[in-house]
Amino acid sequence: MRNPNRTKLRILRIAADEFAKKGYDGARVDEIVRRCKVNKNLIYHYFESKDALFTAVLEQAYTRLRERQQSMGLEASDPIEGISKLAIDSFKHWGESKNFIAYLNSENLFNAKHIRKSKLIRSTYPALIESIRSLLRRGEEQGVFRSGVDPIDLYISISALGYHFFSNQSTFSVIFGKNFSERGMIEKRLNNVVDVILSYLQFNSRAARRPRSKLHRASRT
Amino acid sequence: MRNPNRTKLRILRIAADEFAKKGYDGARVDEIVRRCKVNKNLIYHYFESKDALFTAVLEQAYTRLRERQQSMGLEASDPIEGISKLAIDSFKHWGESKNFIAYLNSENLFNAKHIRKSKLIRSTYPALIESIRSLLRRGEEQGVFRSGVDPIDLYISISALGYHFFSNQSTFSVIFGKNFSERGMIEKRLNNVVDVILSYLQFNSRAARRPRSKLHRASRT
Amino acid sequence: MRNPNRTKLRILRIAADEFAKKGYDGARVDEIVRRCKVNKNLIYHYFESKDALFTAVLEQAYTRLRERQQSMGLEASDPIEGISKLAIDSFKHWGESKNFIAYLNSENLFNAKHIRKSKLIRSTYPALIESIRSLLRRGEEQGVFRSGVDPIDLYISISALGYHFFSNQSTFSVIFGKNFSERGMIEKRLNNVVDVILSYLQFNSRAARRPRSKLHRASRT
Amino acid sequence: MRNPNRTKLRILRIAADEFAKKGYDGARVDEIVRRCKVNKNLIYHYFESKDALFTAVLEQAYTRLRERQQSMGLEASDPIEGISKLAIDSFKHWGESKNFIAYLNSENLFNAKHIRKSKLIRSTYPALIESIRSLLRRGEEQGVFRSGVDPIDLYISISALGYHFFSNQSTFSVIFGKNFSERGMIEKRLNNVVDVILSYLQFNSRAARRPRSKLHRASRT
DNA sequence: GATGAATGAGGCTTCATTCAT
DNA sequence: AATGAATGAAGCCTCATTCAT
Repeated sequence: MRNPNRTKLRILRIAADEFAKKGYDGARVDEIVRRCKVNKNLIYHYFESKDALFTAVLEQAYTRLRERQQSMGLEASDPIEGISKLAIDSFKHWGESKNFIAYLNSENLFNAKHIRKSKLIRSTYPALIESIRSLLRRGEEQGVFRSGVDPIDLYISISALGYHFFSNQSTFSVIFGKNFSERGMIEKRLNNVVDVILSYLQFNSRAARRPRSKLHRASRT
Repeated sequence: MRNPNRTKLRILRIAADEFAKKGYDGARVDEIVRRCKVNKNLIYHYFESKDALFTAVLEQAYTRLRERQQSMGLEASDPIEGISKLAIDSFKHWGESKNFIAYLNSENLFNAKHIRKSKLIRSTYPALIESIRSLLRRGEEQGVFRSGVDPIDLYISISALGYHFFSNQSTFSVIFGKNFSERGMIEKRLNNVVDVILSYLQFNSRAARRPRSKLHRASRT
Repeated sequence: MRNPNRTKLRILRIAADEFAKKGYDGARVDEIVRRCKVNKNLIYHYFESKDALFTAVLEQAYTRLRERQQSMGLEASDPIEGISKLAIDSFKHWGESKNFIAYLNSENLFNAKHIRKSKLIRSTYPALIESIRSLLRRGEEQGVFRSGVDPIDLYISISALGYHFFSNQSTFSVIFGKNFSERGMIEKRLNNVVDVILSYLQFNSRAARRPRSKLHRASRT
Repeated sequence: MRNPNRTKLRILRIAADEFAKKGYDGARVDEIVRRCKVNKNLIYHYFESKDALFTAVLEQAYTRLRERQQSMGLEASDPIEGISKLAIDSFKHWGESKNFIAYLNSENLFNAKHIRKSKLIRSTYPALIESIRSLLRRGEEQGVFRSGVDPIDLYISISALGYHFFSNQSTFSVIFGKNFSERGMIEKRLNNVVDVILSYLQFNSRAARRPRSKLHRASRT
């Protein structure tokens, strides 16, 4: 009957949902208790406090993200294919774990209070960034990517294009009067995101489209 | 001394700050009272409830955004210049009013509960989207922009690249071990954002960079 | 119907009783609420916390003690009479406000945590000590008191003889199998206390009782 | 490694410390568990409950006190020497086991709830009181002590003068602005305590100091 | 015998809001 | 118009103790 590990995981799972749906401040320990059907104190037995519980939720989410990143196999990829894969996977990741978006929004409100303390979380990104750097270098060597692209900046752009879309689905739906949760909308967005990223990397300013008749300046820098 | 309107504005200003710093759930009416040095009932006199107060804050933020959009003069611009201006201004807007980001994050958590009710807010975007559509059309006609770009989607991309950066400054700083609030970082990011957007619009897949020696496929679909 | 001041005093009165009966840790805010028939939050409206409430109770008790001390008129008294009065009043004070004893016991457990912060409380004793010093000086000048008595030490002795008796009434009753709360016991104790104090002050070691036949040393230093 | 008795004693020792430092209500079973590094059930195995554990602590303290009393050898002493010895030892006992003071303060708060049940504790005092009675009788016969002194009352006075000092060290230090834990202060106090007690016993009201010039009444009734 | 998971009751405190003056 | 007293519901957390393995 007793299964400590399962109980702990159940708490974590339901807490993850509660924090995602209501944010850190809106989440209710009592609600987690109610849904877990565990004694309230058990939560404090396993996790020291609401803060610690949230940190555990965050760490779990990051752990999954990291596993996902590691299994992508960017190292071996052809540059364009690799970046595509990354952009697609990043987009899908945000779409599939909107929870994560909610956690991050909470976390940013609190100035990264919880993440800051977690060594595990801080160690999630370096490997990915190195993969991207390698892809960029190879792309540049092969002449298919522009040079001078910062991998962190690129990662942020990739993230941004997906994250923002999913994070703001509700407000966008209201503001633009369309339903941004529809399958079609999402797929269209995914294509555009990949397009934006690859265009940026492949764009050759000298070969750029030019005004048909009169010459304008094509660059704005 | 008594100036009803000024008092109301003071409440609104301080509430805006409180909601931005703590999120909807974290914000405290009592704290607003304390900082405003007004009587608590006055808040309930001017703004029915915490919800209504937050709605008022949101509306004020949207009103300012709309004014900003209207004064940009995109209509008359050259397409590339216009989009640049839009991207730059959007980026700066997010950077200058991070409050707004916090409101939107709260709002998205609650499924756009407050925005949904506000007619004023829903009417903010149409004009802007039309401006973008016009810029895109002109750019296409002039042969400088690709065709088939959806203005809403483009707007979302533009927003995303700035919003995400500012929204996640704290977590990025922790995760990547750099200070993303530094002036230099922000300027660099702005350049990249504009570059990404213009590259996307100007990119000509047929004229794309190609692998130096062996021919690879250049498209990624 | 509303009477803020009375409400506040009612809370204070009942809190005083609760803290006295159960000690700081044993006292229950909920019990105070129940007995006061006020809303729980009202307690926090007037007194910031349980700690602050206890501090308020302590300050009230000290204020009363100080008033009592000031109205004794030790200054004008004949030395023996003055010290008698002081001993009697001190004894009666402990007997009448056993609450105070409980507060002090709590306070000593917490290393004077609350008293330490209260300026009011720290300023209670100086005047009294000066009165005692004056009495001792006059008694010495008149040749009725021994010399070299430290007023603080004397005050502690006076306090001790009463405080200890009342503080330990329960345990003494059990240990010695007598009821130490009886009127007769208390009066007898009072007489003894005064006797002890005055004997100490008046005792002349050279005039001391000496062994009837053989000479023993009378001092033990 | 397993040594049931030693474990039990360790629990008792640490519990004694915990109860002394925090009082009964403030003491935490979990804290004792933590510090003992024993399983929580073991505490409940050896000592039925927190109450029973406290009773055990009390009994241990009383047992030690009784042993101390028995080894003093008051029976054989010269009266003055005997009382001195008793006063000194009592004072030192309170000074050395301030724990005991804390237990008694807790106990008095609860109306001697635990002591009341313990036969062992109730049997601690009779022998001592008989020793005092004998000393007083002998002193009286020898003409060095006043007559009519009640041994229990005397014992209470002796106790009081030391107990009160140590029990209130913290509050006295704050109130009088001196450090009452200093070695010098303690020694001075000890001398005074013995002086007070012996003066009281030896004082001869007829031989009392009298006003130098004018005759005042020497009695204070 | 030994471990720590599990419990239920209750602890202090806080919240948005309304009421009496 | 303005003040702050008052409310009820809930929030997070902790306690001594017991149960299952």
